[in-house]
Amino acid sequence: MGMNDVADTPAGHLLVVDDDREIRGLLKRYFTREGYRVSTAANGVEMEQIVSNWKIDLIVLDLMLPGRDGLSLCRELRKSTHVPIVMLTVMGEEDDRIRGFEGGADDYIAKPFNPRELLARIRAVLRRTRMVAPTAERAHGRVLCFGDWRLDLGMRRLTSSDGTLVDLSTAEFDLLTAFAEHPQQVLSRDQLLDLARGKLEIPFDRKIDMQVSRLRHKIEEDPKNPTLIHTVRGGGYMLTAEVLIDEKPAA
Amino acid sequence: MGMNDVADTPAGHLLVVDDDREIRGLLKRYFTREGYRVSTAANGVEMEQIVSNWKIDLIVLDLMLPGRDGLSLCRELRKSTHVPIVMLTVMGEEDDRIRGFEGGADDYIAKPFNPRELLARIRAVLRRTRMVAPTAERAHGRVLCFGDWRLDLGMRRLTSSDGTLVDLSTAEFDLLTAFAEHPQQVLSRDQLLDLARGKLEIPFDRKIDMQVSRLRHKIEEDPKNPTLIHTVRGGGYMLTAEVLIDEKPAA
DNA sequence: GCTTTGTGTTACATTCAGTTACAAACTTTT
DNA sequence: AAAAGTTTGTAACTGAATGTAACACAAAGC
Repeated sequence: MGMNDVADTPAGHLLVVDDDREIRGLLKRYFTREGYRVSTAANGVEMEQIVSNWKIDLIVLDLMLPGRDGLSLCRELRKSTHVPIVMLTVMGEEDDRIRGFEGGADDYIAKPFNPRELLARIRAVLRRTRMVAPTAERAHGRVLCFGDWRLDLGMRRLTSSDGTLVDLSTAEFDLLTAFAEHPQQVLSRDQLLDLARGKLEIPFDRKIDMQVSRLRHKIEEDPKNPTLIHTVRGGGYMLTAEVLIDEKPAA
Repeated sequence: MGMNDVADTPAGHLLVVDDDREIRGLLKRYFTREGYRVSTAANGVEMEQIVSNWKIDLIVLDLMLPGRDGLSLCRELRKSTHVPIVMLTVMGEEDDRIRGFEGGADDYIAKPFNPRELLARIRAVLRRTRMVAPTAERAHGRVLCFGDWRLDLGMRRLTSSDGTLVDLSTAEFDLLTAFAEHPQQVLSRDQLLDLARGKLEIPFDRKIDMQVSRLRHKIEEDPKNPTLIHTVRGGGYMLTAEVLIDEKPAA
């Protein structure tokens, strides 16, 4: 899991700027495991050096830095580049939050933080800034066919090949869509959460399990022995079927 | 999954840079046995010579070198090439770890190290930097046939030639897939772990033995006298059967 | 033969996923 | 706006898959 998760392509190159060595180490390890390439810097000078040498996709910036504070750095970066920034601040300082956003940060999170949450926010920011809004992709009356099913993304309906309409809840539909758009690929719970919701969420670890279970009961012949959504222990879930794209809406 | 770490094509060309002759020898022997091509260098000058003459896939670089230290070498290499680098450092120097990463190393390991762990990390780095999706490759409705068995990689199912479906766990399936994709080849436990899991793992030495045992009980006629998965004492295991690839899914 | 090393296996521990049952949030109806 | 229904979230329980240890035995070396 994190799978690592998905060893695909590195998900992006992050830069962590914090003077606390432990935090740098922690984040580095965590994000690396999650498939990101990670560089770190302890202060503004190091940061600038790295930023000028690499194509950075996102910066995690601590508000409190020796010498130059994070806020002014953030403001300045904003002028020169378009690299999205996520701010880190100490707990409870409501003020900082506001100031962080004013400085042009794309998101903000307070220490002590949950790495999972930070990761979720980072994904969300990357998604926003890369403008691959999950909803935009799927918005085109496309119909995805797999197994016996036709999943109409425009109508947001699932029909069986014999024409029966199956009633899916929003969450179920989104989840199934996530699977259908990434067939034959192991998707971690984090990824699914991310793909299905498309917005920041601090999940109960097993939301997805539950959702998968519910979905299985609706689309699998025998939910106990699923043939469509396969579970990969320690990894996540995978839609095993081949998916065909049909541009015309279901009859 | 690396289709490339097969005996005929070397899994990659590694360069070990360390002034300690013993370490060079050890790593050279170990990695060569694991299917890698290995060059060694004792200092920065030798290293540069080799790097400019060969296509190197990964460099194992000691932090402590005579003359020029590894860290500055690492930083410099980073600017000129994209060769991934794994740093070696003496135990316990947290500082070094951080500096190693900041210098642009892709991974880091402390001496005295477990060669097995180093190998695992090297594989992980190669996988990351080559951007090969472990699952994506195998995802093509391919069916591998051997002995009486049909292993459907898309469906993730194992069926007997008479149509009986055998229930394999995820780990068992992955292991069998590893065998089927490298038939008639002795695979070390490390290789199997890597092929089957595709992610960094520092294993209990006998995970694989256990898994093989369990697998045998499911697919061998007489598990005590296996005909498919053969044990190579001191080496690992080997699938003796010939494997045919069938593009069509099982009926 | 006896020792050493490596493998097979049994038996148990641990981790992880599936599910039930209920609580909380959200919608719709009245 | 209260009530009823629906969907989603959480916890706790259960069983299955996998990891670990320990022991038995076989092969290789002496």
